[in-house]
Amino acid sequence: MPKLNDQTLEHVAQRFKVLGEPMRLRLLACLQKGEYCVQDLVELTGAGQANVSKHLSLLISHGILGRRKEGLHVYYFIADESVYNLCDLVCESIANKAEGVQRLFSDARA
Amino acid sequence: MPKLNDQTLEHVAQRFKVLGEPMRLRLLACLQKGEYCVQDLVELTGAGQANVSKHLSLLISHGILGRRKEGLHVYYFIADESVYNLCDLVCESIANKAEGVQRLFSDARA
DNA sequence: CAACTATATAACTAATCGGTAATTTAATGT
DNA sequence: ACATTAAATTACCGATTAGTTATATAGTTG
Repeated sequence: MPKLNDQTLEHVAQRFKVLGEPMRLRLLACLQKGEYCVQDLVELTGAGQANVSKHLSLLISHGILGRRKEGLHVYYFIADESVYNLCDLVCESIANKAEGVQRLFSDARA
Repeated sequence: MPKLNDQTLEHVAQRFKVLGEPMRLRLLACLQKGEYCVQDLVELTGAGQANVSKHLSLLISHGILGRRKEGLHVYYFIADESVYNLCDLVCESIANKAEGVQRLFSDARA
């Protein structure tokens, strides 16, 4: 953890909070495959249109996504690839934890 | 982002949500220097005792912290070091963004 | 311009969450 | 057993937030 005065700490917390929402992660997971417009994402996620729009706006306002207008459609894409590194790290950590639990079980059996 | 079925996605979101709170990050920042008991952390953060206890309990329940009892005191320590890697990544990303903004300003001036 | 489609926004509701005050539990020493 | 200290827990309040419905905005086509 590099220097964290109260302000940067607040910013870091904000970033985490933005990612701490299943629907937003779902959107990011979709957009990992390429850019999509809102209705694509509505279909892919099964969420409501207003809901998707709101989450996308939030991700935009935090610099995680970018947007590109094309006719009636608005295409969203990843602007900050680092979010995937974050998810990778978390997944690893979770996997390790699960492994630890599994080991506990096998140890108990032995 | 490795495989993310709905369940793992939910877990990842949970992890992010736990980290998406300034006070909890502040506690983690303190504990980076070593283990501390609750009252130490109360003094270091300036938060209320109940508040600190609650945040610590949450971090424990998510496997991020560990605890060790010694007499009247309970010492907390980091159980999942990966949280610091996460914070590092976020800080980098934020720094890059700030740099971009700065460049925009200097470009505008030029 | 009118009808249509895609997206954004506003207003609202229910649920979640952080902080606090008060109480309880647990360990220690007299 | 009693008093003292540390930590956890409970109950509560105010604020935030995700989702939905309805409406507004913007771009397209006839």
